[in-house]
Amino acid sequence: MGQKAQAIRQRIVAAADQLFYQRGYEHTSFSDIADAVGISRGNFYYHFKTKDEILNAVIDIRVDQIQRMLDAWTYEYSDPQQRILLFIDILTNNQESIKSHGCPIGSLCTELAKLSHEMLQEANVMLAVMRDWLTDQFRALGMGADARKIAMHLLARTQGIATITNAFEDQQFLRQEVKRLRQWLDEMIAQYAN
Amino acid sequence: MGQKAQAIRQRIVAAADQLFYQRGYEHTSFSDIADAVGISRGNFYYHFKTKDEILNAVIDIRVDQIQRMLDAWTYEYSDPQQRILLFIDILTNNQESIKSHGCPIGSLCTELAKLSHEMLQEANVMLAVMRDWLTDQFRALGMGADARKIAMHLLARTQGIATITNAFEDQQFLRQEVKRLRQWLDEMIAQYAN
DNA sequence: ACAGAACTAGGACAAATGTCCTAATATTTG
DNA sequence: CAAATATTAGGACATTTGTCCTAGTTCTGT
Repeated sequence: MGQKAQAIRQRIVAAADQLFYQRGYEHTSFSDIADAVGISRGNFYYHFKTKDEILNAVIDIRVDQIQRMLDAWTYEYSDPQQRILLFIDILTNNQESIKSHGCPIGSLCTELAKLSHEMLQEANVMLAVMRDWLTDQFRALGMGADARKIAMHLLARTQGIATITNAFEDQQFLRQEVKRLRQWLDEMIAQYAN
Repeated sequence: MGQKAQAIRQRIVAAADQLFYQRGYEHTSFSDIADAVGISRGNFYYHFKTKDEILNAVIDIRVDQIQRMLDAWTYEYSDPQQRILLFIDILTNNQESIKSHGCPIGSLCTELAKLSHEMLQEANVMLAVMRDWLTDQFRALGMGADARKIAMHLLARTQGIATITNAFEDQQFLRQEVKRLRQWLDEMIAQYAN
């Protein structure tokens, strides 16, 4: 595979990434992606043999993007609380798209579970990466053995907020829950500070 | 429409209800439902003209079932806290299916949002019915103007738990979060008891 | 300039989909 | 019993799907 194919491949994955988020995996066809990229449908086969292969590539770059984002936060901020607040702010920063399409990660996992698709195992790595990073932060805040459970709790809270915001198409709810989440974090930290 | 058609119609809706939950709406075909009911695919048209019509019927009976369940709880128990605990216990009582297929309500709303399906508006009535009932309970516990927001919060918590339980296929997580939810309810009530 | 590799367009293919028609069979009603 | 109505099975229909092939074009290194 030469440079050109590499570039096309990236454009395909980027287009698929967006379309899978907006329309769902199954509801996005080869034609949709080919149209978005501007290549013929037949030519698709040269770059990706199967639809699953595209899904795999999309999940891979998503995991990579998440990991890089978290690494950057770890590098730029030293205060764990500050870092967790950045995580919570993902919701606020993406409230429009969450309202329209939910959480890109959670909704993909939900769909793959319905399809009994084996790649759910790869998809939930996206969540696992965040869980582990959050666990580190909570541990640094002195929550020791509870850190992982608290991280999972926060993960679930964000998923719930995204689902309800999406179902009711209500950004106002998202903002109100983010406030609650911030308050919860404060209380949690205070509680473990003793 | 005679009695026989009425009965078949109910069986179709029941089968569609289950299949939509297990496989998702779009991923369930006319054939799937027809096979499950034991009628020919062509005959389907006599009972339902379009797929949307089946979806509508499924949502209707789900709303009805939810409403009847909540009414029964209101009738059988007088303590609002007890009633809310019954709501929370939905999670525990359905942990196997939630692990495999998520929340039937939340996952349907998520799918319909992806399909840009107008019937999302009807689907989220399922959530709205629970929200309103929960609001009544929290109000009865003295939470006044906050009752509705607290009800929405609980709704989101359950959705998040279902999504994560499903994504990680982890019932253990569900149980641990239910405990947290019970504890939260206790604290909430204590807080407003003053 | 030229050979080989990289890349592309267009369409073929079977399978599945939602929708719809029709002719036949049950069931109800007068 | 007979006529009208309700219900059914089977298949037609066009469309879309993922997959795959082939013949052509563009690029790259020599």
